[in-house]
Amino acid sequence: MPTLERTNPLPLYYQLKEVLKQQIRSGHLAPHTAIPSEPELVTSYHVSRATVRQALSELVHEGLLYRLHGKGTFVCEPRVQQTQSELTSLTEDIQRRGKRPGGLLLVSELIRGSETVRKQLALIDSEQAIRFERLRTADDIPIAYEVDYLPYPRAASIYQRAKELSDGSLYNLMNSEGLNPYIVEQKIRADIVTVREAELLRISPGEAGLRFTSTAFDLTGSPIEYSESFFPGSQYDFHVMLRVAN
Amino acid sequence: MPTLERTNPLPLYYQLKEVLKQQIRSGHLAPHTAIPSEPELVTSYHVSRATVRQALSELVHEGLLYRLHGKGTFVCEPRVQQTQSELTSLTEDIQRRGKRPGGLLLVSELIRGSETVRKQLALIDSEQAIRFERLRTADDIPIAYEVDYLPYPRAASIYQRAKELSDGSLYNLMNSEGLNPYIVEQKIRADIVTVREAELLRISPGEAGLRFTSTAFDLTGSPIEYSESFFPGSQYDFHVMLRVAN
DNA sequence: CAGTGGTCTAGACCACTTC
DNA sequence: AAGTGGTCTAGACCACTGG
Repeated sequence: MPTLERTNPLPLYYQLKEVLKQQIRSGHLAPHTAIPSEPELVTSYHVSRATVRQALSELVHEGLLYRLHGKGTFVCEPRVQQTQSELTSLTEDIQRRGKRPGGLLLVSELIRGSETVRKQLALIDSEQAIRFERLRTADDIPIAYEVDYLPYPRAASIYQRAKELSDGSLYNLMNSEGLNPYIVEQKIRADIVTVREAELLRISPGEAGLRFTSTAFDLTGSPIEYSESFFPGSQYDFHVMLRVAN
Repeated sequence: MPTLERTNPLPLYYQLKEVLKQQIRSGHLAPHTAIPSEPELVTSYHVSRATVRQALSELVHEGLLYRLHGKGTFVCEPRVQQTQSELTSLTEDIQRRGKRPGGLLLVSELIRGSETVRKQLALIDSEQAIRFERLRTADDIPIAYEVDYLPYPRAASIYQRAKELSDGSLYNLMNSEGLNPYIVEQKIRADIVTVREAELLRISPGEAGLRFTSTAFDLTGSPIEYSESFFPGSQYDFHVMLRVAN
């Protein structure tokens, strides 16, 4: 059994979480089996019950464990463990499916922006919008056409580093420049591909697909990115695992 | 200032949560303003700091508050407060949009079920499937065509109460019969309406829309419901607010 | 420096489950 | 009755923020 290091700068509850996660992921703790009780964890890891409970509570929130009063604490179904209802990155979704994400950057420019774009980004008169046009790929096969808008000059550093978008993740780039998406609002509707999109995605004109619009906000509620994208129906299906509240 | 009742069977941390929620919802605590500090809450409500922290931590998880180390605890943006990335009920979504949900029950029958249905519901040879065919409405306007399958005889009580589906919420009915959805797996893709669907939804044949398939599982991982539904693109757009992890 | 939240302890009593 | 998780207390020290 691993031990927790009090010299480690990482908090004890966090170390305990990692130990338990590791045992779950490795299969040492199988789904629907009980993990050691709270008093047992207290004595084996030499920490207080509050510390144990903080570790367990967070793992419950993350969908790895569930508690049954009077019975014990159990490992969730693998399906529940994968529940990542709080993530929205296409790049990571592609990786989860075992494919290699990419993003061919077609256009990178500074523009005034349409009424919609200016409104979504809450631009004032003197401000412009950065516009990226991308063809997103999985294993080099085009799966989506995407146009991103960011506020300028606020996101000027992103504009400088635009070439890094070839790995596909705009959010990673934004995070590394201190533009941290905190919440993302998405709208999904069915629509017909445009002529230009059909050419880029190598599909027939008139084909149906999913059209997303998405706005990302930081902690203060300021919009930091707006995007429109099209996914051909035959190339990609949007997959969600949701946990029911309470 | 409201006080917490120690005679109240509800836990103190829960009562404190409700008080704070109330103050946020009523606008007494505006977005991006700091709530009283933890020591202040300890003295005003005469509870320990651990109790205060339990209340605040849960409100943080629920998207009502955020903490900044060294600065304080603040009220989230209204947009974040509405983040309910863990819910999947169309009925509640319609209500959130200020409309009246309804569900016209077209068919209610016991069948053997297709290969897909039997597999999704993990039916054994002797078991059947309950099949409901519904036209879901908002303010009496059809917005989706839905077919639900439940395992029989496990969900026999639901079959008896099928007529109650007119209020629209199958999940409510399931919960009241001890069939509690714990996680739901959804797949969304763009598709063309079928002839029969077009008639029921009063739209043109060939129109594009969103096709959902969804499977609900209980805590033990057993499938308890499977459904297929079609939303015409022009009638409904699927709206999600997501919080970014970490 | 004072004030904030972050981590941690060593207890206590209660409610629920199982035997 | 014994074991489980649920709630609660009264402390303590630390890390981060601001004047």
